[in-house]
Amino acid sequence: MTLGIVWFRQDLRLSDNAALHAALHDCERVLPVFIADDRDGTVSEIGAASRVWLHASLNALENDLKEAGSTLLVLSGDPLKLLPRLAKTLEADGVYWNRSYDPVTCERDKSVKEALHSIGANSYLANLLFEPVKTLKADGTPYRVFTPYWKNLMGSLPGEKPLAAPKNIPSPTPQWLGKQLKNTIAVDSIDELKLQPAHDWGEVMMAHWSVGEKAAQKRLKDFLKSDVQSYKVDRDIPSMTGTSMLSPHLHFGEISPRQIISATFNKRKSVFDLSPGEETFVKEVVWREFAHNLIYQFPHTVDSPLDERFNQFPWASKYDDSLKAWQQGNTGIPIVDAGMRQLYATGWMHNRVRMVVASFLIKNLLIPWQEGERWFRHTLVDADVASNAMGWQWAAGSGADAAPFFRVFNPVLQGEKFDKEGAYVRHWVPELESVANKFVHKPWELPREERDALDYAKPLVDLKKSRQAALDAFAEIKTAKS
DNA sequence: TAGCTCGTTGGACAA
DNA sequence: TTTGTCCAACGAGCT
Repeated sequence: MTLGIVWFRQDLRLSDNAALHAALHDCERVLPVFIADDRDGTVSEIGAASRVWLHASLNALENDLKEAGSTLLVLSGDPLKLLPRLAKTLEADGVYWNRSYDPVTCERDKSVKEALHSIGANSYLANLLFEPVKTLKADGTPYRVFTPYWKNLMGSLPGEKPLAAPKNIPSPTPQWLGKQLKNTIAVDSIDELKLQPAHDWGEVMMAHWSVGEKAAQKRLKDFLKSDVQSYKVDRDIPSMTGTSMLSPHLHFGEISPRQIISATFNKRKSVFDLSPGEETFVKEVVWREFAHNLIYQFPHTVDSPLDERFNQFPWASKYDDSLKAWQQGNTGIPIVDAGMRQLYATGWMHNRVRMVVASFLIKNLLIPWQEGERWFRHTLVDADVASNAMGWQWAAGSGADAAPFFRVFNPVLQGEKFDKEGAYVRHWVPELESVANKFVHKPWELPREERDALDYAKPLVDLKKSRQAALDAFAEIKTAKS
């Protein structure tokens, strides 16, 4: 009997899973494996919020595998040692996985592939629409600007149809597996990975979400049914559920970008046949693609600016207190605090507000964007190395296709424009419950008595002065050599 | 090759 | 209250 090992990583799904599909095609039996890797992005480096999601997602995957007549083998340690040992012990005929593109994973996978050369390592494209190494400009160099990138890829959409989930996954019996692995490899359970936090905040956070492949498919279906047509406008209103909320599902691979594109196109053949809402949504999926391309082509941009002039940027010299106030949602700027509190409570923040809080951290507080990137990585359930780095560098003006340096978001105007009635701000900052609309985004302008009665932080900085300070700081590096 | 256009998400200020 | 203009200038991408 031939045996294929399928190594699950950031592709916690059965449908449109190229590696699983190939293993089932090649081998008589298939063994699904998850390895909690202590060294890298798989487990130890990821943030607390993502760990909680991963815990739930692994449970969902295990259930789905059971329904298909299989199991999930959970191990922890170094895949570079574990996979060859496992393959040898079980006399496997091949190891299968879907590729990821961040620098740490790329490096590790290369070594794993070498270590498995005598057994056979097979990797597949399944977590992106297009292979980054093939998506280049006519002159062979990578894209740095989104619009030409989009124009290039647009014609290739929707592309191939996603693969259906296998109904039956013939697998080794637990008894046989236990016998083979006895005294050679220690098997864990999902609970033993200790992904759950010691306190109960994880439960509170997860009350906002449904996790797993089935939940992801339902979310997509609901979004396409009710929200996608008004997406172009509603996605900018933080108090509405105008966005797809698919980001954490995509991050853990509970759903594939191909499935999203295919369902959105729904038998239509070209981008030109889509409605404005649908096209904007598809574009967002391609932005994710762009982020993964950038991280693959410029791996150092995970924590260093793409525009090297920013290495000389005169950041604030001491910022412990202001960073803490930002993280805890106590800056005294309503929309910033609302966003930061939403993030901490739910593991997610509305995209419009992400831009506002990022601009505030970088340009009003002059705190290095890497600090914000780190906090987002720790607290977001959708924390994704590629998207996070691209987003923060975009806000800082140091990345690909970045906002110009003089573009500083004014949190008051952003609030008044996108949260007119103050519904979002009042929801997350209940101290402002009774403040009139006129002042809800700038409570410091309230009449003295009313302002003093308010139990809410005074603004950390003067918006006008700090904006000017940022412009002056940017002027310093403008002419610096890149 | 040279020249042209354009760049996801904005704000301040003047009229 | 709304609307137009400027902010600074560079390099990516295209013809």
